[in-house]
Formats: sequence, structure tokens, C-alpha cells
Amino acid sequence: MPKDEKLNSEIGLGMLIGQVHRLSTKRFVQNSHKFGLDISLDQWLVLGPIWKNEGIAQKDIAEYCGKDKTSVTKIINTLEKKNLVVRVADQIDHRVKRVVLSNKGKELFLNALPVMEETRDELRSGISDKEIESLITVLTKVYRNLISN
Amino acid sequence: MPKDEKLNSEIGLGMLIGQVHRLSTKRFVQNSHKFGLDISLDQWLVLGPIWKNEGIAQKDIAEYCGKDKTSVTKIINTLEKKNLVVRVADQIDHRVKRVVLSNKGKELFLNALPVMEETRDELRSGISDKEIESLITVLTKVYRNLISN
DNA sequence: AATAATTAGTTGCACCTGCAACTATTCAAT
DNA sequence: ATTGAATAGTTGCAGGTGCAACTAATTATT
Repeated sequence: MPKDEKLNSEIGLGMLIGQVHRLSTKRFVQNSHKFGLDISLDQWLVLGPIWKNEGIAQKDIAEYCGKDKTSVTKIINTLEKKNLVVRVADQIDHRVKRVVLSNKGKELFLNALPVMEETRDELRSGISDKEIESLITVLTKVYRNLISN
Repeated sequence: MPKDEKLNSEIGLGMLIGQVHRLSTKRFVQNSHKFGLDISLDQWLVLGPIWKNEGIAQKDIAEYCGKDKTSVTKIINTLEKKNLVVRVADQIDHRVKRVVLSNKGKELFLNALPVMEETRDELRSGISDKEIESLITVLTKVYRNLISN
């Protein structure tokens, strides 16, 4: 049974979103390997706000990349195991932990930028900017439907 | 272009898709609880092809719902643990295992239909059919970009 | 000041995913 | 018929996710 037929007729929106999500995270990892790097999409997503805001608190990371705080805890665990970041206890509020990039972490982040580029281009290949824009517009509406409990 | 801007535009679409995916699977589970059921979106997705095609082989389930064969193996493990399906060895080709719904599985599938309906309606609330259609069209293009290795 | 409510982060459990390596079976080529 | 390639499914490992329950620290209430 040809994949395209099934696709047009019966595949639902939810399933389509799931497919695209899984395939694109997979593609990102594959591309990172092609560039000689070893980083997952989610690790990259967590690295981002730390790059932009050295010493950001974990709860703010969670907010930035829309992840659960437990997910952030665990991703930072693996980033710390890889010596890419360091947790520093806040000296004023002893509950919060501030996360800082190591030199290795900064290096990896910069090296991963082209991976992002390439993955993005592969995703959008043959699709006009106008189409991408409308995609983002509608997807954002769906997002808003979901985020409002 | 300043690095910060570039970063945002690069991450935008992928992150949005990730959010929508995670939030919608979450919403499905929440709704299933609201209906007094206990089923995950992925379990539902695997149940579907078995419902439509009693005795379907696992590799066909994987193709139908676009999942890895190992994922299918493990989801069917949990479905079997929940007594929703049964694996039956094929009498001709001893490699394949055919999966069959139990009565409990059939019942759950039917009871979960309204959960699907409701989740779908929540996702699409306030969005025109035309917009959804264009969303699916563009997303399908992205999908095709990704599926062609 | 003492108590209660919030907040940041962690942990354990159950589930989903991808990859590589593996078993067992069937099919193809000689 | 024997060997070799392909196929169906499983397993182990590492990672990501959500939920509930938990610790520790801070803030609000009285």
C-alpha cells in the first residue's frame, strides 16, 4: 500500500504532527552526527536559553523552551554529565540553581548552529515562505487552544 | 542578522511543532481520564489498525501508524499486559505475529472514540476548515521532506 | 515569632522513542 | 540442498515525558 495514498486520505492532523515531530528530532540528531557532534534536539533546546542568559534559573529554562520542570532537571543532568553545563547554587535564594555553560558547552553550541541551519533547510525545502508563515500562524492557534487549560 | 534573531527564527517552527505534539498527547490522556478511561494516545494509535484489520501483523501496524517496529513491540506489550490484545503466531510464516483485539480491547476502543472527538474539537476550536486544510497541506509537505531519507 | 502556604528543584514510576545487536524464520542463488 | 541474504520480531541501552510525591527554602498570615 503506497504511503502517499494513505497520507492524503486517512492520516489525521494529530498523527501528522506526531510524525513530523518525531522525524524532525530524528533528523536533527542524524545531522549532528554528520557534523561530528553528539547532541539531541532537546539538549540543544535547553542549551539555547543558557547561551542567551548565562546563569539562568532552571524554572526560567523550563518556561523558555516550554518544557516541564522535571524534564529540564533531567536534561540538565545529562548536560552536566557531558560537562557542557554547571549548576551553581544561588547565593541569595538557596532554592534556585543557576546554570552556566562550560567552555566545552559554548563550543558545542556554536558548532551545532550549522546543524540547526541544515535541518531547518531540509524541513522547508520546496516550501514557500508564505506557506511556512501560514503554517506557523495556524499552528500557533492550535497551540493557544491547548495551552489554555 | 543578529545571532539572537537568527536563533529565534530557526527554532520557531520546530519548537512549535514539539509543543503542539506534547500538549495534544497530554490533552488526549487527560480527556480519557475525564471519560473514566485509561489509555494513552499512542496506545490508541496502535489499537486503530488492529480494529480495522483483525489479525494484522506487527510490521503492518508499524507502517500504518508510522512507528518504529520496536516501539510497536513495546506498545503491544503494554496492551497485552492490559489484556486489550492478544498475539497469535501465524501458522504459515512463523516469523510474523498477528495481533487480535480482546473483548475488553474492542470495548475500550469504542469507548475511546468520543475522547478522540473531543480532543480533536478542542484542538480545532475557533479555526476554520480552510485553515486546518492549509495546515495539513503544508505539514504534509514538511512530512514528505522528512520521510524521503 | 510561629505557623501556613508557595516555590524551586529532585526522585520514582510508567510509558514512548531510536539505535544496534540479536534470534528465528523464510526466501533466493547457486 | 546448501549457503547467504532478507525479514519479523525482541531485547538492552540511553534518553525524553508526565505525574505525584517529596525536600528544602522562602514568603505570607496571624
